[in-house]
Amino acid sequence: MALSAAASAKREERLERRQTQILDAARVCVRAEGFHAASMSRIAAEAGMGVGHIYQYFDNKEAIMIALSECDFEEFMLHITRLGQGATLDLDALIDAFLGDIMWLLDHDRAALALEVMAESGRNPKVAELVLRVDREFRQAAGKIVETMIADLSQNDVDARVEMLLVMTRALLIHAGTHPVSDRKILADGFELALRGVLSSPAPAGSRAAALR
Amino acid sequence: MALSAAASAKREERLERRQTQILDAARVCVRAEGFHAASMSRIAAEAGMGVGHIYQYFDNKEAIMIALSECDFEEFMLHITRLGQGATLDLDALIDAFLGDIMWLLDHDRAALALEVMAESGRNPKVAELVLRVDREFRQAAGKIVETMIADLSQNDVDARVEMLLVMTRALLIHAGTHPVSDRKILADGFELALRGVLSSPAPAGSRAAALR
Amino acid sequence: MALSAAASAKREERLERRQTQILDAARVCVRAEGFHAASMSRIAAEAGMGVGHIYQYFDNKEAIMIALSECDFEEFMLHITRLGQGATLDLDALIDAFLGDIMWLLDHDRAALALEVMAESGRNPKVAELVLRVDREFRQAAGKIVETMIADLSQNDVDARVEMLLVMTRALLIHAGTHPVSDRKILADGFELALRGVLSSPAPAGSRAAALR
Amino acid sequence: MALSAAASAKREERLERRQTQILDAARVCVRAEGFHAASMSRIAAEAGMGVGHIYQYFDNKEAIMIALSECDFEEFMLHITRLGQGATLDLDALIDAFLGDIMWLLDHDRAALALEVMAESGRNPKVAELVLRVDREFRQAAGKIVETMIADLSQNDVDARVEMLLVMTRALLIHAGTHPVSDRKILADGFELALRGVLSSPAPAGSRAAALR
DNA sequence: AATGAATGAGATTTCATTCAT
DNA sequence: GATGAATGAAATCTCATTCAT
Repeated sequence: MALSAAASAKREERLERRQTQILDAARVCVRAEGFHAASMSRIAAEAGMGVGHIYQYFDNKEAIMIALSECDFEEFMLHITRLGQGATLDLDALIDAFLGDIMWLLDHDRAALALEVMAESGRNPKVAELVLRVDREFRQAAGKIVETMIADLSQNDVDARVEMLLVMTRALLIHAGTHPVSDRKILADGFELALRGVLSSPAPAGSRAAALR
Repeated sequence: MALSAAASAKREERLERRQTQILDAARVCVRAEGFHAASMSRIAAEAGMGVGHIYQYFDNKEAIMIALSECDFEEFMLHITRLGQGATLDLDALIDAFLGDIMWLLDHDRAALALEVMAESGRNPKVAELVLRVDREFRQAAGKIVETMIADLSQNDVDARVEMLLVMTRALLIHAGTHPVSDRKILADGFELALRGVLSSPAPAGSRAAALR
Repeated sequence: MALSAAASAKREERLERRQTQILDAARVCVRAEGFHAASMSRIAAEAGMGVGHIYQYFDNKEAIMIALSECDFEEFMLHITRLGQGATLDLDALIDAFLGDIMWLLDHDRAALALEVMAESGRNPKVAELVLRVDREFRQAAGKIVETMIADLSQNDVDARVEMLLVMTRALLIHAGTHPVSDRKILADGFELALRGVLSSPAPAGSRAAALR
Repeated sequence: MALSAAASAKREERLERRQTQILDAARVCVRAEGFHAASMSRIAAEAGMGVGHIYQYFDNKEAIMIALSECDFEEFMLHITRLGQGATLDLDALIDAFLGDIMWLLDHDRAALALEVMAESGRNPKVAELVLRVDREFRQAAGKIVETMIADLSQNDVDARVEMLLVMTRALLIHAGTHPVSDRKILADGFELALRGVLSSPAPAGSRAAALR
């Protein structure tokens, strides 16, 4: 029936609207008070709806938190994968692109949430799984970049650089979460130096070992 | 009174013993369940004392958490400042020292706690203040190192490198907290590359722009 | 108006159809989860209608439960009164008829519901009244049977036998409700013995008293 | 230490006192409102203690209900097993004893609780298990009685009588739970008739068939 | 007539904190 | 000093019922 189709579309739309409404409210609360202290009643109040109503759209408080995490990570991955796709041999262009995306991550609120997610991942297996998934995707994208940028690296060498990129990227998130980013320029400059270290061909293999050991 | 002096010393000692006893128990609980889920009764049980007794040594659950954070950060700073004091002009030696200390940080349990502290710092002003203090000390030590290693840097340049060192160091902590550190060798290799980028003199200023653009 | 008459008949029919639809759904839910745990939304789902729609046919959840109880008791009474009408002087025939009807009661699902009704009757005056009404009817039917079977009983003696018949009958219901009736034959055999005790003329009055007291 | 021994004894005593205090309150509430409607807060109020305090003595609301059921069944079984131990060959004496004990069961409040327990047993496996256990004990005691009373019964015959005794006994409980027992004398008289039917040797096997068909 | 979104009261349970012993 | 019994506020979640569509 056309009617039923229209109706179901409408319902679908409302469902989505409500869910984002709830997620938005949850985001506000989590940023302000953290995962645990963000109570359902406060989330409901923030969303402008009754407590019980939320449970028509999410099974659990946990479900809300998972969805919130997922939703935030998705945005994150969007930026990262885009980087991988545009990878060229030009280090400077890559670094510029990287810096641009990374700076976007420095939004304080987004970062604060990410920190909560990471902390929660130590306890909640579902969140941990989510983090692992994002890590996997990140490593894939970063691996492509590293291999494009620097030829003839051993697998270990690629892995080391990829891992460091992951650590550094996440570090920025955390940093932005805890520090009101006063001077992004400084942060960007420092980040560029580290990036160059990780993404450029090292001094001839063995040079240091030769000299010092 | 002599008596009172001896007595007060004894009392002092007992106080300290009790406090570390409680903090140790709290550490265990927080690592296992996080800041919020660590309940006073479980901490008391772990410490082998009555619940109420704890309140003779700490005003609050919050006070315990603050003390715990402080106590952990102190260990952290001990390592960092030692680095600064031994700073020489030898990059390789410094990096080796840095890596050694950093790897010590990768103890998984310590890291999990650090993550909790960081997350809490987003909400609890007292914890935030604590983090800021540690940051300050870290920046001081790192500044000395950078300035020793590389001559004639502008203030901005020093700041950028120092900031990046802070971010990277903290990043490792976080990373270790969320990921079972399976392969420290890889992590160390990646970290070394980034460290070299941040701690070595860059190509002459303007070189990049001149060469590539 | 003829029109209105036809319309009202139609409406009447729809009303009844909806009500049985709801009662059937409620029965399923109550059997599975009990009176309290059977939620309106689950009943609605089982009935294949919207929650709100139910309230056009029943004032309350309680009203549904009352109707459900009534409806079940009606079936019960149907069997019982039929017994009374066919009462003859033949004890064996009566017992056979009784056993046949009683076995029908042993349907596990029906019995589970009866148990719920009895329990509820302890709290809900309306349900209690319903139970009382059924009891009255049962006693009437049973009284006729007893008086037909055994001549010249005192009123007290009749009452005692009638009461015991009520207790025994209800007992089977309860029993069937809580125990998966594994062996009906055994139950029937036992029931027959008790029935014979209650429905046959006792040893000459005073015999026992004479012997023992 | 004597001190510790005395202290632990005192604590033990308090524990028991609190538990009975809670169980008494729960009994009152359950009788008045049923298993589900008896809320923890009302139980706490009835017990004259804070809500949370109850959880130091019982894990759950369910645990309270289980304990309540057990506690009631224990009294029940005490009476029943005593019957079995004193079994003699004298039918009249046995019936007198049985009637005495059974009448004790007719306490209205006890019965109301039993009804709740039975209803709950249809849903809660733990309660069902409890009921099964009591049944087992009852059958054992009743089996001994039947075999003592009537010689040379087939196993099936014994079982049938035992089962009927169980059903009848339970029936009385239920009956008392739902009906204000107005006239115990009548009930006792009826029960005696049924008991005689179940506990006395039947007419020689086949007599009925021979005589009536 | 029919739906199910929306509400808010209330249920169970946990927990930091206090206090009598 | 030391205990843990006791409290009550607050958290999560469910459910009967209403009402706009």
